Amino acid sequence: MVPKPSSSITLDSFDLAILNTLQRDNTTPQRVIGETVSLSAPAVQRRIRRMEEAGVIQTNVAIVDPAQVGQAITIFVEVEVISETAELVDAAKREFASVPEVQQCYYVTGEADFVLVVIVPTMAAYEALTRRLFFGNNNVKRFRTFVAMDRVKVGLTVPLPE
Amino acid sequence: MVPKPSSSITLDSFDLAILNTLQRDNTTPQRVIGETVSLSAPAVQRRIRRMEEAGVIQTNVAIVDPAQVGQAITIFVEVEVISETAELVDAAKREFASVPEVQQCYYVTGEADFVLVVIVPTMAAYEALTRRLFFGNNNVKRFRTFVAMDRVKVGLTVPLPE
DNA sequence: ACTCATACGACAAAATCTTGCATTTATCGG
DNA sequence: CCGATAAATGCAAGATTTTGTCGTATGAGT
Repeated sequence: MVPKPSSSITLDSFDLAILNTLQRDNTTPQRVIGETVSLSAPAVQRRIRRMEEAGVIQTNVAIVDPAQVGQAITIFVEVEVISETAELVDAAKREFASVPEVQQCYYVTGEADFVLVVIVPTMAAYEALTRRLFFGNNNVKRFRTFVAMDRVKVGLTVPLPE
Repeated sequence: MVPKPSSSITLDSFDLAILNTLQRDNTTPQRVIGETVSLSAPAVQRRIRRMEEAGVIQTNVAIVDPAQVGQAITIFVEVEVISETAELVDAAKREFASVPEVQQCYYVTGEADFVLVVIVPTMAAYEALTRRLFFGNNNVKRFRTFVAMDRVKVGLTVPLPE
């Protein structure tokens, strides 16, 4: 599965139906998908490959329960930076993205500049991370922490038209 | 793939290595995984199934690029509620979780009570969603919006020990 | 009307996944 | 220290899925 550069393709309702299935369970046999969307299995397979090559399907992954691997704490962090020059912002992006504990990182507008989703085993680990990532960064003006008590809904499912 | 109720199992370094592979690409053949962790393919397969039954592996999904399916805008929302009684909080959880545009929902401590990750095709759609979800809810005191300009890092990969 | 491009289904081949079974390894009580 | 039981492994056969090839149908453009 080589993540080729995407070149934007058009999707019909067959593709969307296939995506909707794969978004929920990508172990579904192509034969079964074919039955539900009224196509042959090879046709389904061709469409899947096309969407993978175009980058519509970015990756196929197993989703792991953090709690069961000792990474029980999910934390949101809003980060505000001092200077928003392109270089400094890019540097921050690269630094945040390179940290394994940072599960997600978004560059946003509004009262904050970055929003991070962090996964750590203990609050002590989080504290150590803040020292390294925020207090150790001259360009971080302020950050706000939100500890998750309940992961009500977690996923990367995209609402699809149709 | 039946998502059975989990009953917490112990994981050894073999399991963690397998998880680390599947987290990144669950289409990796078990034979290949076996080679990298020094186990036979059936042994790998049995471990995977055990972890699926125990809920360590929650699901297997394809990750779709929102931009390529016309859902280009990612938005963070911090929601603050008026009353935090158990019933009202549960009601809010259920309502947020039921909305397809709400990709993720966390109940958090701190200056906000909920954090949402929302995916919409247009700002108009977001505005309509806020009317329905926040202005139409008596228990919502205030919400703050952060529009994502760059999805720097997106995923549900859990940092694994070892 | 013709041609080319695209997508389809059917079939066959290759690869992968699954299962049964004998053996090895680990644990625990004697 | 030794033997019995339980758990996990590897190997090999069988079932399933995925992949590739071929011929055909549908549409767009000439």
